[in-house]
Amino acid sequence: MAKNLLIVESPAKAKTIEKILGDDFEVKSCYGHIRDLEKDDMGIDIKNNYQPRYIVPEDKEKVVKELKSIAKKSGEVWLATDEDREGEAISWHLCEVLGLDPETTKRIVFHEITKPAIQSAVTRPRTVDMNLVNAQQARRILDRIVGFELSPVLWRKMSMKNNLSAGRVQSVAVRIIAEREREINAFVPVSSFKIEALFTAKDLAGKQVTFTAEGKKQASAENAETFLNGCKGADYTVTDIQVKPGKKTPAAPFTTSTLQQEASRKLGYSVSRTMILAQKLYESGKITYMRTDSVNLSETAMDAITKQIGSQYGDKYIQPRKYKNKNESAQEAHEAIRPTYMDSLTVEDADCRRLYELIWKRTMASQMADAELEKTIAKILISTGSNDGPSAGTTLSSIREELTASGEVLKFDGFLKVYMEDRDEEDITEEDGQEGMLPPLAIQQKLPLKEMRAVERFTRPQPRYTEASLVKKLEELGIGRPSTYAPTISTILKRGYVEKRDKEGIKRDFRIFQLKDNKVEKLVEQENTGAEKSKLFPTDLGLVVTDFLKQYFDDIMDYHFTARIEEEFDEVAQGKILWNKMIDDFYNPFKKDVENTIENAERIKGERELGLDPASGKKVIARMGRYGPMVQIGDVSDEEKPRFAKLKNTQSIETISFDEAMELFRLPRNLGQFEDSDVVVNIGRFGPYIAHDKKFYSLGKEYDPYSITFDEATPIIVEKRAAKEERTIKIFEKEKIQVLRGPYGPYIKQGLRNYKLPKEKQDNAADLSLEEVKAIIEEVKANPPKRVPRRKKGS
DNA sequence: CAGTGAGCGAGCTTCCGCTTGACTT
Repeated sequence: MAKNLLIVESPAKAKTIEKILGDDFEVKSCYGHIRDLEKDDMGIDIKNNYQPRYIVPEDKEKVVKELKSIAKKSGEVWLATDEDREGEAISWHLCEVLGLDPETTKRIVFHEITKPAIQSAVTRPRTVDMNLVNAQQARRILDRIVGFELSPVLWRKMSMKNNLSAGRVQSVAVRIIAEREREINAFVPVSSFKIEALFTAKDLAGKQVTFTAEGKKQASAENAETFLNGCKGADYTVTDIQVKPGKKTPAAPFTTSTLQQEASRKLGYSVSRTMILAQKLYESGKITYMRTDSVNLSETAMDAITKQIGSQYGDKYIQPRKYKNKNESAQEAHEAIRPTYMDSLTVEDADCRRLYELIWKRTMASQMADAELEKTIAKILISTGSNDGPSAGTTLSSIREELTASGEVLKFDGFLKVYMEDRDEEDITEEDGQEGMLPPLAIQQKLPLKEMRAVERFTRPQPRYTEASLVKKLEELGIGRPSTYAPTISTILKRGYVEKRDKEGIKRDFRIFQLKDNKVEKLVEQENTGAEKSKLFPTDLGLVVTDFLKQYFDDIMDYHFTARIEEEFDEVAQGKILWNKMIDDFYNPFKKDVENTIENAERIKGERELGLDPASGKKVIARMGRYGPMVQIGDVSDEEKPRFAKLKNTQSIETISFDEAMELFRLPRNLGQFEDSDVVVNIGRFGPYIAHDKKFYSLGKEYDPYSITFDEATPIIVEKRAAKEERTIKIFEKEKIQVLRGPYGPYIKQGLRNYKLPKEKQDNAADLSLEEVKAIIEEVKANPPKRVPRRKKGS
C-alpha cells in the first residue's frame, strides 16, 4: 500500500517526524507559505467583495511541483502545518493547490515535536478550520491594502526618490524610534544631591572594613551644604537593624523575542545574528524551533531538565515550573526555545556555542529553585540631626536625621548557580547600586565616620532603543511576529528611516560637597553623559515620514491599531463576523483618507526656519531635499539662486542651530592655486575631499575640511598622486582599461570590474598589449573565479 | 566616486508572515 503523505512547514521538522512515524508516512515540508497575493492591482478584487487573487510565487514553484507529484502517488495526504492562523492558512492553500477537499482532508497539529505528542496527534485528526483560514486571509489582505495604498502616497508626496514604504508594522516601529528621540531632545535634566557616608567597622575576621550608608536626597546645593555642615562634630549610632529574607525567581525559558534581547545584552549580538545562529542550531538538531512566542516546555523536556539539574547540582536545586504567556497575541504553535538534549552542555560549532550555552543555561534555570537572600537594613542616627530639621520651630518630634546602610547576602544560590537575566538600561534604577555585604553591626554601636559626601546627580532621559529593546517594545504592543522582528528592523534600516550608530557623550560638571575632618569642602568633577553605543536613531526622513503619516493616518499609526484589529481577526476566527465585512469596514474610511491625502496634502518638506543670513538678509531654512536633509539660504523664487548645503549625518533638521547651519556654508573652500589649478575642499557623497586639476583626493579622518590649510592640502595631493602612479602599470586611454598593481599582484581594471592576471603573465604585466588584455578580460568573464566561503575553524 | 535641490511623466517601487537555500561580494 502506498504510504501516506504528511506535510509540515519546516524541513528539519519533517526529518524528525518521519523517524517517529515510521513506515506508514512519508513526511515532506512545504517551506512555509506556498501561495501569496498577486502583486498586480494589489492582488485583491476590491469591487468583488475583496476576493483575493493568489499565485504560486516563482521561488515556490519547485516545492509545489514536487508536492503535487508525491501527493499523486501517495495514499492519504495529511496536513500538519503549525497550529496557528498562518499554519491553518498554509494547510488550506495546500488543499487548493493539491486539489484536496478541505472538508475531508486530515489536519493534525502538535505544539511540540516529541514522540508522545506526535503519536497522539495522529489518532485525532480534524479538518481545516475555515474560520481560522479566513482570519488569516483578512490579516493578509489588510496588510496588503495598507502597504500598497500608503507606500504610493509617500512616493507622491515625498521629494526623495528612494523606494519609500509604509506598513502596519514598520511605520509604527519607526514612530517608536522617532518619539523616543524627541523625548530625549526635549528632556531637561534636574539635579539633586545624594548623601553618602563612609563608615568603618570590624568584619567577622576582625578586620576594619569600609561600608556606605545613604541619607535623604537633597534637592539643592544649598540644602546639601547645610546638611553636611549640620553633621560637623556629630556622633553616629546604630539605632535599628532589620534582617529580612528575600528571594529571586528565574525567568521563563526563551521565546524569540527574549532570546534576541538576552543575546543582545549578554553577547552583543544583533537580532539578525542571533536568528542566523539559532537557525543553524535548529537545523543541526541542537535546539527546538527558534521562531516561537511560547514559554511552554513539553513534559518530556521538563523531565530531561530536572534530571539534568539533579545530577549536576543535586535535588535541592530542582523546582519544576510551568510558565504562562503574558502576551495575549501569542499564538503558541511551538514550544519555548530549548536544547533538544539537556545533557549536551555545549556544541562543537564555535560560532553557535555562546548562543547555545545561553539557551542551555536559561532552560536549566527556569526549572531551578529560587535564590534565597538575606537583606539587612541598618539605621544610623546622626546626633546633630534634630537641630538640622527642615526648619526651626518644627513641632514634629519624629524629625531626626538618619542614614541607612543596606547589605545583601546570598543564602542559597538556587538558579543563580547557572544563570542570571540581564536588564535593559531603562529598567535599571538608581537604587540598584551594588549591594554588598555589611559588616556585623550592633544596636547602639557608635560608628566612626571616614567621610560624608553630597554628590550631584542628574535625572536622565530614557535611553535610545537597541534593536533588541525595540523588539521587546513591539512585542509588548502585539505588533509583529517572531518571524518578522529581525526583518522589520532590516526594513526600516534599509529604507533609511532609522540608523544604527554610536553617539559620543558630552562632558558635564557635577558638584560634590565633602565633609572630612570636620571641614566641608566643595569640589567640581566631570562626568561623561549621553554616550550610547549601537543604538537606533531616527533619520530626518524617518521623522518627516512619521509626522506625515501621523497627520493623515493617525489610526494606523496608533500604537493600539494592531491590537484592535487582532480582536477583530479573533472574531473572524470564532465565526462571529465575516472577513469581507471586517475588511470593508476598514477599507471605506481608509480609502477616503488616502484620497483626501493625495488631493490635499502638501509635499513633505519638514521645513524649519533658522534665522536670517547676515550677509544677504535672506532666510536660512533647514528642510528635506531631493537628496536628503539640507540647509538653504534664500528661496528658489529669488532672482539669485539659493545656496545649498547638505547636513552632516549626525545633524538633524530638528536640532541644527543657526550657527551650525552657517558653518555648513563655509564649504566648498578654495584654498588657493597650486600648479596653476585651484585647490578646493568640499564634502561629497563619500566624505570630505580635495579637488584639484579635475582630480579628487579623499581626506582622511585626521583632517577637518573646515580648517585644513593650503600647506596641509598640497602634500596630500602630491602623495596621493604618487601613490596612484606607483599603482599604475599601464593605461589604455581610449578603451578605459587600466593595468594596476594591487595588494594581491597586478590586475586589470575596466569600469568597476577587476580582472586578475593569470600567473604566467604577472611578471611582465607592463609588456601586455591591448589584445592580450582584452583576451584576459574575456577569459575571466567566461570562467569567473569561484569564491570559497570562508569557514571558521571548528565548524 | 566627489552633482544635485522645480516639476512633469514614463516606468518602477511597496505590505506582513511562513519557510530555506541560491545567489553575489
